[in-house]
Amino acid sequence: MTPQDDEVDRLVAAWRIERPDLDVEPLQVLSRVSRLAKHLDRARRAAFAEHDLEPWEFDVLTALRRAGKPYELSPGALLRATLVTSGTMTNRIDRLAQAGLVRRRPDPEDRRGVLVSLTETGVAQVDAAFAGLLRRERDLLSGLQPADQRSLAALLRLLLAPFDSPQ
Amino acid sequence: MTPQDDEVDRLVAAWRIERPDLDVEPLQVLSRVSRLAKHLDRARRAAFAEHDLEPWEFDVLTALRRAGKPYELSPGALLRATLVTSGTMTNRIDRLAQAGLVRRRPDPEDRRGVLVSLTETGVAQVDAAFAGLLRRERDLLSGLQPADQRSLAALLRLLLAPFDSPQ
DNA sequence: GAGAGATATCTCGATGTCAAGACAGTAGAC
DNA sequence: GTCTACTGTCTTGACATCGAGATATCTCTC
Repeated sequence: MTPQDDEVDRLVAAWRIERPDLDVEPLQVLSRVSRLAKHLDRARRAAFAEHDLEPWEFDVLTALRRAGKPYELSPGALLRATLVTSGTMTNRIDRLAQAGLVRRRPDPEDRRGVLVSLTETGVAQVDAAFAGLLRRERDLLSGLQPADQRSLAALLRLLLAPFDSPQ
Repeated sequence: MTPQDDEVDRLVAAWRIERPDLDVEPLQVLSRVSRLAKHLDRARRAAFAEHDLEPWEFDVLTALRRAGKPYELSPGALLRATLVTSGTMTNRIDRLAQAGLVRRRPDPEDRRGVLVSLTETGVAQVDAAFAGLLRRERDLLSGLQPADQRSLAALLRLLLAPFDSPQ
């Protein structure tokens, strides 16, 4: 163990001086999550730039790709998968359709509904970008032993579960 | 151990079917970090609403608060602490100053520079909001034993270190 | 089969962020 | 001392997101 200090260690140390009356332990975990996510966003943006994709485009395309053939989901399913609002999703689909990566058609079973599907170009684009992303993510994780990665994943799952399974 | 499945487990399972040729293990960690950060943002927004603060306001105010008396930093220091661009920081300081939470004055040592400091109202506001945030964060972490929290923090530190200490 | 409430999608206006560049001032090399 | 490169802050325009509300359709109950 060589516990190299990070920005959060400095932040926690500063709080301990300024507010010795408070228990700031929660920051050790949650501030790291937030900061890491921010750095991650930037790394992802760089990875996708090689494939002419924005992170938000990738998020939608992968949700469709994961659904399997015929790579088709409703906007509602997409917004639940991506944690954005409905207005945002409408806008995203508009732009992806304009870029020729997805297609919209009315849902034959529900006349309120719409179905969004990947075009061939969309499939190709997302597959290329996903492989590139995994390469880069493996890189970011290279400082951790496989066993550490697994325990980290398990601990994060515990934190995440209450959000993902309401009740 | 009752490993309740979360959204990322489902996501990884879907990829294993769609792209059995790829090793998607990195997602177990990094997708959880991203999703957790998103949920965290919402929880923080709710916590700050009780104190009439936006998350972006809180970020700036805490950076100043942590600096200790006289709670004063340059815009440059603030943007490094908050991971935003300079244009964003100028805008944030403008609005915080207008709200009476911070004050701007020219840096006497460097005529390009500016120094931003908390007003009394700013200190009171950020102290109240910070206590509230810690309460809520403790709540979010209540599913983890203290020992687990520490190992989680340690593992996250390893991931974060390369970003925070360039070279 | 009519009505009430729920659901799916879209529209619109406000807002916070970013990227690029402008500008003033500083600092190091010669 | 002067020039050049760098630094610190601010300006601007484009853009993605959100929240609230509008509209159309479905579903459940009676």
